[in-house]
Amino acid sequence: MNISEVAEASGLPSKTIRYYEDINLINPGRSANGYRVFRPSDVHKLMFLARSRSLGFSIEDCRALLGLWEDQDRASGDVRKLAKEHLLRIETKIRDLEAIRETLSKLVEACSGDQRPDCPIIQELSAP
Amino acid sequence: MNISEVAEASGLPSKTIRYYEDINLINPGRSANGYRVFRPSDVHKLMFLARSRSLGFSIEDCRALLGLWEDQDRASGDVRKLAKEHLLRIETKIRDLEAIRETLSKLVEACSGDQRPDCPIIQELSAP
DNA sequence: TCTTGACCTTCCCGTGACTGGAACCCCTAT
DNA sequence: ATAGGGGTTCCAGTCACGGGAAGGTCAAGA
Repeated sequence: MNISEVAEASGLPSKTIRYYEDINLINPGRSANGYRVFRPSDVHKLMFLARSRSLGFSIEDCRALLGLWEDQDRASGDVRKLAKEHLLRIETKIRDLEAIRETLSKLVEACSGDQRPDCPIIQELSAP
Repeated sequence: MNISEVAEASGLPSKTIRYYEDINLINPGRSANGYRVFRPSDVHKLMFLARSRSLGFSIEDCRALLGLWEDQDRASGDVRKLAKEHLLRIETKIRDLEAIRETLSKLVEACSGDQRPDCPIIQELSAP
């Protein structure tokens, strides 16, 4: 399979696939003309990566997950640990964003939003 | 005032303050020896920037907000528009993260997390 | 056979908002 | 004279790619 077919199959842009090769996440073969040749196992890896990335795992997390995926003797505890740490980071981010949302939505609500210059949003940013 | 006092007062690292000068958000004076000299108005601007950034506004949003802040004849509608667009982006981000959290927490819960290799997390990443 | 157009390749630069570090200058105190 | 704690510039790196240039390859049609 050539790169654009794999891009289609995995949902990842060709650019991203080349980048993943660059950073040694995958290692496709090469044909005589220099084109990358993807085996089914490469495609599976890329699909795995696409799904891991879509859950917000960092590239380095993905590298670790890929290692665990390929290790038939892995301990599920290792996987769970990675996932749980990531979950905690996500939850922290959500809480941070929710605090921002609260502040912002109150401000937006308080602002008349007309032609006049007085504005609670600017006021809050000037001195909360 | 020298940069480290301003850093203290604004809560921004000196590096960040220099960067803000670089991208023309502020324009402090210089003393004979080449040191930056911050006027009270510079400090106020930096505090304004710090607060805007802490609400997640992008630098370019901050630039616009700063312009509106300084414009005595601003229309509060312009401020509100910026804030509301930002609020919508925040809400989208929260929803995306919540979807991830749901998936992740289910997976973490379903995984025994022991020495055995079978792992619903890996399974889900392999083929959802 | 030639050409066209769609592939593929590598390489380099840019993103956002900084952060770290090197190399060097300035000022004050001992 | 020296030590230490300011300050300065400039360059490189972060993260995960994306855009675009310059050029090689391949299959189909005139």
